[in-house]
Amino acid sequence: MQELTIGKLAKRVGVSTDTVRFYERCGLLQPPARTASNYRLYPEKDVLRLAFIKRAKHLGFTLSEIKDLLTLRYDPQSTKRQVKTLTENKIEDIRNRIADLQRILATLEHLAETCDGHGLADDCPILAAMDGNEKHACIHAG
Amino acid sequence: MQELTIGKLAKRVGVSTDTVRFYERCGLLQPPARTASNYRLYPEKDVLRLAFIKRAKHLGFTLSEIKDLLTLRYDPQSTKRQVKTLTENKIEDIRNRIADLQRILATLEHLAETCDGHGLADDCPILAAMDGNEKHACIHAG
DNA sequence: CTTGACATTAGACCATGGACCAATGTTTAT
DNA sequence: ATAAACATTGGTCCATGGTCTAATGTCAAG
Repeated sequence: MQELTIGKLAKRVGVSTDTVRFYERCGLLQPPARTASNYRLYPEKDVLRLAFIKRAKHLGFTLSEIKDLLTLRYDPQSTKRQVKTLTENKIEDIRNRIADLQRILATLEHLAETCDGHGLADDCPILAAMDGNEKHACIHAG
Repeated sequence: MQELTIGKLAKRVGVSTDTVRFYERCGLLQPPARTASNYRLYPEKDVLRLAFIKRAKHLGFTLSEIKDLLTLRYDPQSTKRQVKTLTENKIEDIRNRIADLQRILATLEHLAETCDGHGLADDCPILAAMDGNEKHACIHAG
C-alpha cells in the first residue's frame, strides 16, 4: 500500500497541511504512523476519509457532525436510519436558517423600498426603523 | 436628565451588562460619565442608542456595520443614500447566504429522498455521496 | 451593621475552522 | 555540498459576539 506524507495527502484532496493536522487534533483523522524521522505517513485510504470530510463540509455539516458521520461510515453496525436522521436534522437546521434570513431579507427589502435615497438622513425610514419608529411594525427588538 | 447605572440601562433594553461593556470596548457606545465611586452613569439617550444597536443586530448587521450605521445616525451631514447603500449591501449579502443554503438544502433533500432509511448503512446513498460515489453528481468537493 | 445586590477591572474562555509563526529537522535535487 | 522544499512542535492569532471568573469595592434595605 502506497503511503503519503502530510503534504501529498493534503494536495491530493485540496486542503492545507494545517487543516490535516487540525482534523487530527479534532479526532476526525486517526493519528497516522510515523517515519523514523517522525513524519506522518498516511495510508491511501485516508485520502478517501479526508475527501469524505471535505464533501460533508460542503454539505453544511459541522466538524463535530462530520465526526459522527465518519463513525457511521466506518462502523459496519450502523444503519441507514442513523445516517438519514443526521441528514434530516441538518435539513431542519438549514431550513430554519433560511427562514430566519428570509424574514430579515423581507424587512430589509421593505425598508430599502421605503427609502428614496435622496437628501439628508435625518428622516431616513431605515434609521427610523432602527430607532424603533417604524411606520409599519417590522422589527421586534426583543 | 435621568441617569442610569449599567444594570438599569441593560435591563431597560434587555441585554446583559457584559454586553454593554463589550459594546463600549468595540466603540459602539461612548464611554459614559462615572460616579464618584467609578460606576458608569448613562444618560437616557443611551437607552435609544443601545436599542438601536439591538434592532440593527436583529436586522442582520454585524457590530462593525452597526458602528457605521450609528455614525450615520448621529451625523447630521449624512445622507439617505449612505444608509440605503449599507442596506443594499446587506441585502445582497443575505441573498447570497440564502442562495448558498438553498443549494445545500436541495442536495441534502435529494439525498434524504434517495435513502429509504432501512437496513445497514453499508449501501447508504448519503454516505456514498460523501464518499464521492453519487449516482447523480450533486456534490462538488472543490 | 450586616447582608445582598449591585458595581469595578483585567483577563480568560466558549465555539467555529482553521491560518500563521518561529525554531528546528529532513529529504531531495542539483 | 548545499539549497529548496518539505516536515516537526507548540504556540499564538483571526473574526464573531459575547460570557464568565476572580478579586474587590459600593450601595440600599432591614
